[in-house]
Amino acid sequence: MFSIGELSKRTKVKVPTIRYYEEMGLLPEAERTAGNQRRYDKAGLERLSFIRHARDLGFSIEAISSLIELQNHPDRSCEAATDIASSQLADVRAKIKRLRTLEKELSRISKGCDGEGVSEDCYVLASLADHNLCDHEH
Amino acid sequence: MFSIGELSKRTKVKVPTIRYYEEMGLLPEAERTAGNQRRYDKAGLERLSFIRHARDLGFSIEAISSLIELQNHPDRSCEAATDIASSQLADVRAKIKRLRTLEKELSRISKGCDGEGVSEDCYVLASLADHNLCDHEH
DNA sequence: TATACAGTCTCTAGTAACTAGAGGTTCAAG
DNA sequence: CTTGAACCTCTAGTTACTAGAGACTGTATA
Repeated sequence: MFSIGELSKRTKVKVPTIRYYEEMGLLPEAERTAGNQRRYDKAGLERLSFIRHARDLGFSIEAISSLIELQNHPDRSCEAATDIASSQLADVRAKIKRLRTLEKELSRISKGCDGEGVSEDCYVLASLADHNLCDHEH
Repeated sequence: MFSIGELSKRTKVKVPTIRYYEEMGLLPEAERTAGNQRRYDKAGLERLSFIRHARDLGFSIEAISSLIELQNHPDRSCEAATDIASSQLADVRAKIKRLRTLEKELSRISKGCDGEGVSEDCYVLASLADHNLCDHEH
């Protein structure tokens, strides 16, 4: 049995965040000492590691709740879990695509002022003001 | 002179968002009719288009404030604006990098349950529970 | 000119996923 | 037994909006 601070150290999840997860129902209510402090065991550690890892991968709290829900009902859980993971993957791919477009435009914009040439007016500001300077939509 | 709804239609920025931008100081306080309704002109339209475009590119409200500030003090504005754009670019690139890592792991995870083989336990859940299944850090 | 009704106004509260701080209590080491 | 770090709850703040209540305005039509 260890304290919330200990759990925090081991999982790299901040103390207030752990309490927040408990409040959100991601973690079961922790056992308490006589003095009302939370105590955790190995199961708690594993559960929080699971959550941490899923959060790192960008799963929302809601998605993680569903995954935990599935763990408790192992029938058909694999398909449903795969669905959640796939949709997360689609999400990530969409974000990457969008960011690549932005990257192109931003690198074009911020190259504008480098060196000589375009210094009459600020190219950055002009680019942002006039969308026609883009070669694509958004 | 046109109404906030008209401005909204032309810029694709929602009405409450326009009011929000005004409150945040991104837009100057709009002129009002006798009946207290906002009225805009071409300048307002351009300013909001600028903001919209910058937001689309992922600039924060704060960064946009700085850019607007710079427009009002054209001395040295170009360098400072380029700095803001470059840092935005660095940000975008970092995000892309991170997302690529996630993409790899997620695609590995969600492939797990496809077809035959690993169906004893759910591979998705196992992967999330056990970080050792990853071949990288995060 | 009267009326209907879409559009507008302000204000408050809610969203996601935390983070920070106040003010008070408990645990463990010396 | 005393100290002080760690813990407790509660409230409020963060970002960039979005939603809703309840009241007022502007304009098109009869």
